[in-house]
Amino acid sequence: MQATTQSLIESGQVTDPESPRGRLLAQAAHLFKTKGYERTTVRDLAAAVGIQSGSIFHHFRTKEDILFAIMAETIHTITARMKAAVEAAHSPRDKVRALIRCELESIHGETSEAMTVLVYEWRSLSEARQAEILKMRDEYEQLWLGTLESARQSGQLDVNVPVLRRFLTGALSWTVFWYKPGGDMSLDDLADQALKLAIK
Amino acid sequence: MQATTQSLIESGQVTDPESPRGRLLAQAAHLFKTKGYERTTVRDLAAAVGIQSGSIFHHFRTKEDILFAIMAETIHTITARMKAAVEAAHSPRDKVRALIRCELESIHGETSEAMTVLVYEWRSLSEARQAEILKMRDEYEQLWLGTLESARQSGQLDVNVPVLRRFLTGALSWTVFWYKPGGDMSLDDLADQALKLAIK
DNA sequence: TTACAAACCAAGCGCTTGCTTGGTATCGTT
DNA sequence: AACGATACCAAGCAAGCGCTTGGTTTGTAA
Repeated sequence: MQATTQSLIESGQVTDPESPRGRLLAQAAHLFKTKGYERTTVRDLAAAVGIQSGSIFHHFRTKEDILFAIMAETIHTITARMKAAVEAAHSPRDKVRALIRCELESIHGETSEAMTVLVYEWRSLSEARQAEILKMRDEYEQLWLGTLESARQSGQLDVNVPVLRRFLTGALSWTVFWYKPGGDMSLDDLADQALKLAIK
Repeated sequence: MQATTQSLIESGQVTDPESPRGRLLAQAAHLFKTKGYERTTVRDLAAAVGIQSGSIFHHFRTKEDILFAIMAETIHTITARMKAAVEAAHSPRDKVRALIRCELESIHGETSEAMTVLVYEWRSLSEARQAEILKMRDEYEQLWLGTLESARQSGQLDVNVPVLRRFLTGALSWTVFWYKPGGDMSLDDLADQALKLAIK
């Protein structure tokens, strides 16, 4: 586990994955990703964790609360990770590569399943909670937009920055459905290919 | 309506949108896109068309059959359209632009809702039917890959072609969640921005 | 005018869903 | 030893789900 993740657990923003609640969230992320939120029943989830379906509601008030918790915790995790990655890089080009590499890491690393749920189960939340999540994502998106804008001003890009970010959101998220880590192509190779989309 | 669409109707590959079955498919595409397949009930769909829920099953054997029909018909439509678009363009660069422009047209034109369902409700099908759809998509994907490969050989691209196609699949599909036709940016502008991702 | 198929209704069946309830086992702390 | 908090079970309820059934209306063509 990363040091950043550890401090998020201690600050209470992220649930310890060893705790009963944490195991529930992990299994829920797995099921929501593979079967989809609606097709996953509380009985499926309970069986995966090894408890009765009713016992789930000792930890969460509703099934939607579970989805919301997955999303909220994932945002905290990836934002902290992204901040560190962008700060560690220096040239505009390196910073852009760090954005891409870090997002791919979130999509294919240990947060993989939760990340997929965050992106593709969006519509399963009530509108009010969609708005909450959108607000939480803001800091993360500002990291992207600010970094891309600096790269543009230094002459590395000649495209519309918000449009580029949205293209990259789609392109990188979609990799979860076709890219398999551990094959011929490493995550670094993939990041290099993606960097070519953005920078000439 | 396009001439291509007309001939598809006459050949029986696509349902006439004026027929009861066609209206059902159109409303289903609308609901499946906005609410998602699982969250749309046969009662919702029946109410949208103005019939009783049981009457749906005079036209389709199961709810899944409706989803499958939407996807299959959409593939026929967009493949015919794409063939025509690629043939009409001549230089490698124009052909790549035609691919992008035509896919954006499918995503934001009259097939918009069905197209979104095709891309994002994939997992709602049984595995057997996922395989059927995959096979139907093959011709469409070969159009993409063949054209991109020609562009690469003529020196317009210097990336891995299958990877580029997948990045573009994600980037272009995702536009459905943020791009609104009729605003500042035209579909042609959007296509130009997307072309910059592929070609330096 | 009759015949027939396509399109639809009214009613409801069997099952699954998210969630509730009332009670119990297992802890560390006092 | 007693306590309260945490984590859980066993049973089941009310609502909603996809789909079926038997019968009726509507359009079309002989």
